[in-house]
Amino acid sequence: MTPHPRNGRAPSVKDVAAAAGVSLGTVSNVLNRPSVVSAATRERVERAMAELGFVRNESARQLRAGTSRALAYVMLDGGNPFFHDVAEGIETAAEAADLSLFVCNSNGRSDREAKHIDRLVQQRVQGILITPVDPDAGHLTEIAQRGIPFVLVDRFSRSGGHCSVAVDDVLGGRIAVEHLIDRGHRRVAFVGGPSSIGQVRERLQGARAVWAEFGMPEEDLIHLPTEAMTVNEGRSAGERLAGLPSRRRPTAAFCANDLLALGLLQHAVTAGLRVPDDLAIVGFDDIDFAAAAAVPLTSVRQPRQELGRTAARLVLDEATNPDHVHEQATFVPALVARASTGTVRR
Amino acid sequence: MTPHPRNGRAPSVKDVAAAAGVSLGTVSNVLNRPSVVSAATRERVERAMAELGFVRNESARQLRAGTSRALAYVMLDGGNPFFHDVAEGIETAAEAADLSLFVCNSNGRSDREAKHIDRLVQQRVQGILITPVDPDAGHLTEIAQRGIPFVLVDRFSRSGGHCSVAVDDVLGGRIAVEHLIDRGHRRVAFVGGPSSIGQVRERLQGARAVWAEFGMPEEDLIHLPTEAMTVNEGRSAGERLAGLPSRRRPTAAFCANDLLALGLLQHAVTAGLRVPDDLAIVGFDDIDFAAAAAVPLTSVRQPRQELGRTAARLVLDEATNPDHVHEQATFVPALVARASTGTVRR
DNA sequence: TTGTATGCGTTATCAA
DNA sequence: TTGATAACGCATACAA
Repeated sequence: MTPHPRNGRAPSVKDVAAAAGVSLGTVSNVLNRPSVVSAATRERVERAMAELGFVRNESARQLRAGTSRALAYVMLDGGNPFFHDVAEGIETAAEAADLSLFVCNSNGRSDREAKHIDRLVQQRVQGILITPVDPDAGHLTEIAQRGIPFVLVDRFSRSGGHCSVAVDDVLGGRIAVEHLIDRGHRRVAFVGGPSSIGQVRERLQGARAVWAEFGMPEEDLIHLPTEAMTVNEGRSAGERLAGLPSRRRPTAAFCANDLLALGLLQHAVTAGLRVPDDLAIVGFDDIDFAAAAAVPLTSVRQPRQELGRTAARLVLDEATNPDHVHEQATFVPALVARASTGTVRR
Repeated sequence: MTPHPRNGRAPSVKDVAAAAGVSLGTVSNVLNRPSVVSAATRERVERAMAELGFVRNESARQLRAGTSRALAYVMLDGGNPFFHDVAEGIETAAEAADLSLFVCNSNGRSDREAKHIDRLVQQRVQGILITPVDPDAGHLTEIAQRGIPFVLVDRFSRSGGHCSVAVDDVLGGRIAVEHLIDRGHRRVAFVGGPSSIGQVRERLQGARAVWAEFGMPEEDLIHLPTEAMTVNEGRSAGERLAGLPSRRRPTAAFCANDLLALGLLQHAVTAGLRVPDDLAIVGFDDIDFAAAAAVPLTSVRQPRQELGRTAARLVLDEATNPDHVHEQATFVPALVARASTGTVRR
């Protein structure tokens, strides 16, 4: 490839045609229907393309085609590895469909989310996958009204007005707390918040349900609310937990996600508590850092990559299949038991 | 906004013009030079735009403009939070310049990297920021030959043929080991690899230099090579470390990044070693999970966001400033001391 | 098998 | 202040 920057502009099909001594249409044929062009000309054109360092201009293709060849995923929290695993699943599926994937990060801020969406609509992406700050926000319904295929990721669609993929969070809560009861715990903390997050509510709901089914007194499942699902908040929940009078102090904690659990674990270790002997901990999501913790964390596993792949499949179906019907895909979470809940008590 | 999907296609300036009863040029003026348009017509046009739900078509703009309004960052390892923090710094700068940012992940694979670059060239991005699998790979020089501004991130440009941003890794190695010597350690392990990674070599080089300067015997700085910079490899290094005869066994380890350090920490705790009393640990990068570890990790801090911001600044300068000269920006790493090296020995 | 002509949506130039 | 027109690069329908 020789650098032929004709006037700073990248070479176009026209330039290739001129260099190869053929018409523009023939060059286009070489690119899109190589079989209809004779071997000799094809080779000549290909040589010219290599010579000039020709690269298709995607915006021109896209303008012509009327649609881009890209999907987008707007994730909620780039600092949480969970979302990157989901993104990887999406990318796998996008790749398979020969589509690009734009990954955006709203970082929990509605304004950033809206801005990203604006851009994506301008880009005419084929579909938008999103884990929204607020599933009921106006700009989401706008996407749908625009006729852009879109799928809620890791959130349920209450209305059924669009596709969604998520795990059964109530079940996830049940599994976690049943495991703790099984391990002999009779006083348990639920760490998580804010309650405006549907998943927090549902995981707590599942926890309470199974707690009641086992005939445990309601007041022995203590909710330690947090302001966010972060390591920091997990630490601060640990402090509040330590501050409880010892007869009220839980012997185990179920955290609404792994970041909280890691923070809680850190506080416990710093405070000289043994995990799991003095305090057992269960997280949620099963991010890689859960297994990597000093005391490997028991966690409720979400099939992160599969969530992503399925979401991509659904959005592609909506984009290409005229008979598409919205679907709420639900996955079953699974407990992954590790050292942080290792022993049976007594 | 009423859904007016004329034939499935999104409304164009032409549609807006028709709806507002003006010419297409006037609509364009409303969009790009609102001041030249009378208030009355402007309002009429704006109403029509709202009515139809008009959104500019970015590919058409881009085709017209000849260049996209986007930057791209191709990162090396999406599973390592370090790179996301860098990406966030880049995004901040891109945002300020009203550019979109495409974030890609090569995941350490050269073929994926090349594929991403192909796509980005087709998209005609304004510039490419990249932490490459191999800084000497052919597709990198191709980018430059194409005249696309590009910057190496977290890697040095040996040749000086392009911009780069990185920290002084030799210095980073010095700082880390000096800290350990300071804490009274006389046998130290360097955990990291493969040596094909320049940073591993340089961090080790710095470690050795300061080790020698303090008059310590060469054989007491033990290199435990790893096959990658991952938590798993850190764990396996821990096993090898534990297998050393006790008179040879280091009392401290300097890991070439935080993932290795977290893995090593986990192994140590599992094996019943006290950190830092039996084994002190220093990491590199200072990712958030380092501070969040059960035993908070001492780490050599890279100014991650600033690396990103600077890289973006450089690529934008190359893209817009005709007098641009390539620049190798070097940042100074800083030690962040935490509990994992907490005590002075003896 | 190859060439010619047209339009995608936008912006800018020029004329009215 | 507004309108008509051309051009960006590509893909395709159709003509040769």
